[in-house]
Amino acid sequence: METTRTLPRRPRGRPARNGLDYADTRALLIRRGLEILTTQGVSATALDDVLKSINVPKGSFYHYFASKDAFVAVTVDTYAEYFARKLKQHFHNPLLTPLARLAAFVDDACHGVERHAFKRGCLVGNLGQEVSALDERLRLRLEAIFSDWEQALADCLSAAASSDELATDADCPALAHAFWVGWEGAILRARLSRSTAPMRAFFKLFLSALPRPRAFLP
Amino acid sequence: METTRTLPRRPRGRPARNGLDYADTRALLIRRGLEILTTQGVSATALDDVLKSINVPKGSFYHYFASKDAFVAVTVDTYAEYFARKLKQHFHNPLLTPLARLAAFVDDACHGVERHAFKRGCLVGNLGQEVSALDERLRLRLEAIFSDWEQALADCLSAAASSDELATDADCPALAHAFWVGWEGAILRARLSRSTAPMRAFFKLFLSALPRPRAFLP
DNA sequence: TGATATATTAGACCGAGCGTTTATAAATGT
DNA sequence: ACATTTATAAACGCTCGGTCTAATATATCA
Repeated sequence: METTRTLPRRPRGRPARNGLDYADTRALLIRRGLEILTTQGVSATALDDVLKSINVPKGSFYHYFASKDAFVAVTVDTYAEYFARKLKQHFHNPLLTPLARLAAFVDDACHGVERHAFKRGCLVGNLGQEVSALDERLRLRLEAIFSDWEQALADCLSAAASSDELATDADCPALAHAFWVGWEGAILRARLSRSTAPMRAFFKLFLSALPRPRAFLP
Repeated sequence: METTRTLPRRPRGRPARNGLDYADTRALLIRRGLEILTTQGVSATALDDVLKSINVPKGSFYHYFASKDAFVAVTVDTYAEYFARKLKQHFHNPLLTPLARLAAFVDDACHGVERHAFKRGCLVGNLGQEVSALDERLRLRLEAIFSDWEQALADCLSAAASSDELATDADCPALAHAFWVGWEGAILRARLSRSTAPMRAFFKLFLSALPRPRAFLP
């Protein structure tokens, strides 16, 4: 960002109707798009659903994005970045043990779903369910995002093994994989039943499955 | 159904183009609709996708069904009935122990997903993901179907507890609930990654979480 | 045999909605 | 005044779910 200019100079060209500049309008589109796509997915979302809600004309949309698909891809990347930061904050919280970090993440997720009245899910899971309508690049992108999340949790579980919260021979990558597999189902059921009970039930199952450190051998 | 007639009598009225009678055409619509909705969901499926694939004219469709939503509701009920029978077959298989019955179901599901080249998921899970676009009755119907599946599995797990495969104090309803919660995520990930690995990974986690009978106490 | 009843089809049509394209408006720079 | 840049308005062509009712193809009746 240009910080040496003392006054913002009015750029050439027609001003935006909403008074924002290019970057601000584009960011607004992405944020609102994220919200709506997380709620209702791609096929059930028309561009007008996004545009009308933030007063951006249809013609403007194509000024910022080549197509609806391009827009969806950008929102997925933005969501991935946001979620990666959230996972890092949780899984690297020095105030909590590794397993308590995971529990805090689950708690935070439950509150998040409740806060949105169980209307929002996980963008990646939602789009994953529409896999038949996605192009190959987006399918691969979703897979890569899940892999990133699994890696982040595997690292956290490795820390748990190192600090005697888990057995030292725990298969952390496999456990992390299984967590995210089941977690997407938990989010789906939470939205369907309008309750965090499925999320908590799944987490309880996950904890039960964790290999704990062995007690002293006789 | 009229069983006293010895021969099917050709009713008055124009015969169907495909040579089938009313019940056959309606059943064909439902079966094909099931296949397509399990593959791509509701919002991404046009009526013509179903109709053209089985050579049934649009006018005919509205002869059998009041609307697209009515059609979807019927396919959901049909799927639920089919799946309930499948669960009963698996969970009441006298040749296997209760836990082996669940393993056989998982195996069968893995083969099913592979057989359809990972294009088909679970109709209930697919529609569950489109919850924002569903009417309330359908949402409740999906919840009821999941409850039925949980009950079926809870009964199987109770049998496992009775036959010493599980601890006698195992919370079978809670375990069954957690299984179906995670299983829907497993199906989603299997379709996304085109692999049964997530299904098997989730099942492995589930088995690890099961409370086993205690060994002799010292 | 012709009239009538019944069941299904034809498949264009409807109005609305969809994503995308094109023409235009509103601004600044020269 | 014209060129260029930036944003928007409107049009475009297509798809969508649903409607319509005459047409059609059969069986039954008188």
